[in-house]
Amino acid sequence: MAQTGSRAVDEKAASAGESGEAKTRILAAAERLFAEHGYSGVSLRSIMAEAEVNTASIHYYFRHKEGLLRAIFEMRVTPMNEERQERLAALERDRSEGAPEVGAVLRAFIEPAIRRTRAKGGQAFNRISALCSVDPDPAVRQVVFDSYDTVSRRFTALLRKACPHLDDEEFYWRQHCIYGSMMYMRTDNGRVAYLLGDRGAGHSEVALQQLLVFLTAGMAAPGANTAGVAGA
Amino acid sequence: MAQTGSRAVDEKAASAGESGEAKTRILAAAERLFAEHGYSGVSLRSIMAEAEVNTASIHYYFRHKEGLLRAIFEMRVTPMNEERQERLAALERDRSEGAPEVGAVLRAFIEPAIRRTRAKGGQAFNRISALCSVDPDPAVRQVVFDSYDTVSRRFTALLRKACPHLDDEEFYWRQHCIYGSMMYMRTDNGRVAYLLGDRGAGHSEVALQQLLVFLTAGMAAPGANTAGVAGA
DNA sequence: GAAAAAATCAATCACTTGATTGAATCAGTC
DNA sequence: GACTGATTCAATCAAGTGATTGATTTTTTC
Repeated sequence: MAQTGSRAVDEKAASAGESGEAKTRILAAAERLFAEHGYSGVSLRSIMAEAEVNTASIHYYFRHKEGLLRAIFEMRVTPMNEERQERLAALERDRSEGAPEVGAVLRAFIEPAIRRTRAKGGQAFNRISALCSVDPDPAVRQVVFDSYDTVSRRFTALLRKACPHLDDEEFYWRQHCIYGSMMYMRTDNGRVAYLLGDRGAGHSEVALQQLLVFLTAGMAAPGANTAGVAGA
Repeated sequence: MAQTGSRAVDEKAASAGESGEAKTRILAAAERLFAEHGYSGVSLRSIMAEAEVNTASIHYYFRHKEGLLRAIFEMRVTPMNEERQERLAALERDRSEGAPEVGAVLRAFIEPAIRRTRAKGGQAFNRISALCSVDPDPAVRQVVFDSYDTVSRRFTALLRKACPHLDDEEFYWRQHCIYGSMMYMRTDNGRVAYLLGDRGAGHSEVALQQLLVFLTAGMAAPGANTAGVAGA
C-alpha cells in the first residue's frame, strides 16, 4: 500500500522526488483507478487513500470530481492534440494535387493516440478515454467533447475529402466504425494484452498497423454510387 | 409520471392489460432507464418510481440489482441467440466446398442483433448491451459474458475459416474492430438517430448494410502473408 | 523573523445507495 | 369461510457518496 503512490503521471511526475507532490499523486492515483473501474466506479475516498492525501485535498486542487477528470484529460490530450494538428496540417499542405490518401489521414489521427500507450500511464489514460467516450453521464460526455471536438472536426473534414467515392450518408456510417474500432481497442479489457503475449512493448506498433489496415480497407471500399475503381 | 409505466417489454407485455403486472413493469422501466443512464447510473429507487411499485418488489422478483439486469439480458438475448445459432448452423452446412464467405458469416451474426432494434424496446436493449460490453464492473461483465460467449465462439470459429488469408494475430485484431464497430453503433448516443433524419423506421436496415460493407472490406483486406488476390 | 499565502488536517454534513424486515393484503383452494 | 401461498406495503438499516467547514500547519515573501 505504501509504494503504490509513486506512479508517475508525466514528465512532471518523473522529475518530482520520491512520492511527488500531493497534486501529482492525486492525478496519478485517479488515473490508475479511473482506468480500472471507470469514472463512476471510483470514489474520491479511494483516490485519496491511494494517493495518501487528506479528504479535502481533491476539492482544494480540483474543486469537483469532474474537475479532477478534466485535469487528467487536459494533461494527456493537450500534447496529443498538438501532434494531431501538426500532422493534419501537413497533410492539408501536401495535397497540391487532388485528394489526400485515406490511409495517411487515418494514420495522422490515430497514431498520436496509439503511440502514447507506450508512455508511462498512457495505457491507463487510453482506457479512461475509451470508457468515458461511451459514458452516459452528461458531465463526462462534456469533458470528452471539449477535449476532442475541435481536432475531430478537422480530421473529419480531411477524411471526407479523401473519400470522394462515398456519399455523405455512407461516409458518416463508416466513420462511426472508425471511432468504434479505435474505442474498443483502447478499452483493452485484457484482450489486447493477451493477444500480444510477452512482447508488451511492441504493443502500440502492432495495434496501430493492424487497425490501419482494417480501417483503410473499410473506408476504401466502393460506395453505392462508385462507378469505377476505388482509390489507391 | 403516470403514463410512463405502460411501456411494453416484449410479447408478454403486449398481451398484458393496461399497465401490466408488476414484474413486467419493473423490467420495462429498468430497461428504459438502464439504456438512458447505464447500469450503475440508475438506482433501484428510480426504477421503482417509474414502474410504480414498492421498494421491496425488485428484491422480491429479482433478488439483486444484478438479477434484474440478468433477467433483461435473458429476455432479450435468448431468442436472438437462437436465431444466430440457426443461421450459423446453416452456413456450416452449406459450405460443401471450401470456406464460407466473410460477408455471409458477418451477416449471420450481426443481422439478428441489428434487426431487433425495430422491436419495441429493442433499441433500448441494444444500447444496454453496448454499454455493458465495456462496463468495468465484474458483475456486469459476467452477465455479458454468460449471454454471448457460446454463440460468439461459434461465430469466431466460422469467421476464422472464412479468412484463410490472415494469420491468427491479424485475424484477432480485425475481429476486435468488428466488435468495436458493432458496439459503437449499438451505443447510439443520438448520432445514429441524427444521421437517419426522419426515417427512423429504416434505421436497422441502413445500419446493417453500411456496417456489413465496411466490416467485410476490412476483413477481406490482404494479410501480410497473403500472396495473391483476396477472396471475393 | 513577522506577515501572507499555500497546503494539510480532522470532523462532519446532507444525501443516496442496495438491501432487509415484518406486518398487511390479495388470490386461489379445499 | 378458513387456510395458504403469493404479493405488496411502509419503515428502516448500515454503508458509502461528494462536498464543506474551520482550525492548523507548512511554505513563501518581504
